[in-house]
Amino acid sequence: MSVVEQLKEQLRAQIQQAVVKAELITAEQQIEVQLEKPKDGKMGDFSSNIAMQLTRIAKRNPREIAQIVVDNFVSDSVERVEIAGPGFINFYLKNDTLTQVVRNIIELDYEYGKSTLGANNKVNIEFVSANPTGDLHLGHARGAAIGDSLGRIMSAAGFDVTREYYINDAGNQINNLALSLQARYLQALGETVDMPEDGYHGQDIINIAEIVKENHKAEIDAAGTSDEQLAIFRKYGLKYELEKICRDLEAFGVPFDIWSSEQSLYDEKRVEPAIEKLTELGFIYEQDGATWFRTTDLGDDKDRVLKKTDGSFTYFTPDIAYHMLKLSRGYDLLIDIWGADHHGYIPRMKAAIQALTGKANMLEVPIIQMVRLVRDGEEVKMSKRRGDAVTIRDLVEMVGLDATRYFFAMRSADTQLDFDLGLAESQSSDNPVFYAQYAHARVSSILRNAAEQGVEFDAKVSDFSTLTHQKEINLMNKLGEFTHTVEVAATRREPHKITNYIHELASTFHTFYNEIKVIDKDDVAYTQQKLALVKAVQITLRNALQLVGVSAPERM
RNA sequence: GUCCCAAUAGCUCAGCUGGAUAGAGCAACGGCCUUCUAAGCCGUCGGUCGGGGGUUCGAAUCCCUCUUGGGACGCCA
Repeated sequence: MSVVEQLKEQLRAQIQQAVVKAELITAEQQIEVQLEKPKDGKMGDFSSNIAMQLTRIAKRNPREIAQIVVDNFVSDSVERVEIAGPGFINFYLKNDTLTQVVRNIIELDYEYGKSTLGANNKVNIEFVSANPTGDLHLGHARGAAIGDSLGRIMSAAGFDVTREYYINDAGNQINNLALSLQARYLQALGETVDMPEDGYHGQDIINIAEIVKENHKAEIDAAGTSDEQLAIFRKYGLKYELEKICRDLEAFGVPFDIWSSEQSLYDEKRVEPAIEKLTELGFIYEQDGATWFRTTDLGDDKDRVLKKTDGSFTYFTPDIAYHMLKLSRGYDLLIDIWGADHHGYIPRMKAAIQALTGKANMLEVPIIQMVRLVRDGEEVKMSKRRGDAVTIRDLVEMVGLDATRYFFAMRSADTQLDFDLGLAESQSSDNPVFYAQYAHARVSSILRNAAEQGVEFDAKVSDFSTLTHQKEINLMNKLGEFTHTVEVAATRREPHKITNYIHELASTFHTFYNEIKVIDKDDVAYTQQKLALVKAVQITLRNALQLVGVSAPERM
């Protein structure tokens, strides 16, 4: 627990004691004491609305109650207390209480921001999971950025996170892939053939056809029947598509722990047992020659077919088997991050998980809303089939890795996003990521200059009593919020809380920088205190940027 | 028709699960570099928080309803 968290706990207890001592409530009664960080530093370092909460119980007006609480409040961490507005109690910390933050951050260094909130609970986050039939495009990039950031944030908050990619390598779309590749292959050999009706027209298939022609022509020529040939196209289409996806995600800073294959669920005979398991549990019935899952018992709006009249399975069935496999690994929570176009699928998947585990909240499905591509205010229609989608590689090439990652992380996932290509191409330096990185570069520059001038940062400095300027106090307060921010972002599964924080911290620092000169060779003692504060900013900014997969440059 | 998401400054978005005067960025205008990085800072302009009800000390936030935009509703994957 960081010093700030300890301090908040302590203050809450002291407020509770004051309330009891004032006989506003009895010692047995529990009241949840809320402590917030006021947005304006002038309103104290912490603020409580306890007096307003007590109006109903105490039946007096809030300012009166606040006064009674203040009269009974005792704490040696607090310099002074004020009553403000409708009845807020604002607490102003003693200087040496607040400055502990700086020492704490420097000690923790890379560990600062981490907490034990997640109690090592095992969480599986499945995301991206794009079909291996083409390039990753804008929507996948958004899902990748958010899923990866969420994974990093939840890890920092003390969850034991596994990141997983589900490869849909068993459906009709793979037959289309094979047919498309075959057509491109024959075209590469100079033959005139049409692309299949539902084929994939992306450039990537043309490239793969070229590779197949170079390396595997003999194998294809050796195949006797066209079915055998098609199987070869299927094999290499999948192989090269997957390798490309893997490379692109890695270049995007998004690693996965586990790659699961839909086909392997069939190969390992895991699909039929899923139905058997649900049959045992009493959720299965036969009707019209098909096998049905009574998901309506568990909140879905209609029952779902698992096995079609032709004996084959729907997409849902191996997906249930897949989730059974995940559950068998012993997770406490499954998170599937899906695109908005899959949201109708959520109730049946949740029903399946509930049937299997008896727990309704075992599976969470955050939805990533659509990304629309816009140029000069006009929507640009994209289609994976036509192959004119903007890929994750195009994106990184146009706006840069850090800017892309930051841009996606900073938007709440559940709002539709317009990605303005014109803006990305022409004004990439306007991206807010540079604002944050610039703060880090400035910080680094100060520390470099100080070292050159012989007043370098000293980790052993422990007296910070001169850090009393309002800008310094604001900065220490902002630094102290980091751990709690990470916890909130993790709990609410909202990575954009982190970018909001980064922006606030950068802003607080820039303001500090413009008002206070850090290096002053005529006052070495104060300079070293400020250097420690600056060092704490560097650590916190770097740790925060890391949570959204963005680099923290030393120079810009 | 049913369900999901959204509606906040001219534009793009925050708003910490009910709190103090609703905030940033971009755009517009005016200041700040002989001093640690001006990709920065300070100030001005800009709002009936889509409309209407309700809940209470207090609502952008919670509930109901209407309007508008986007998406989803297959024995496709």
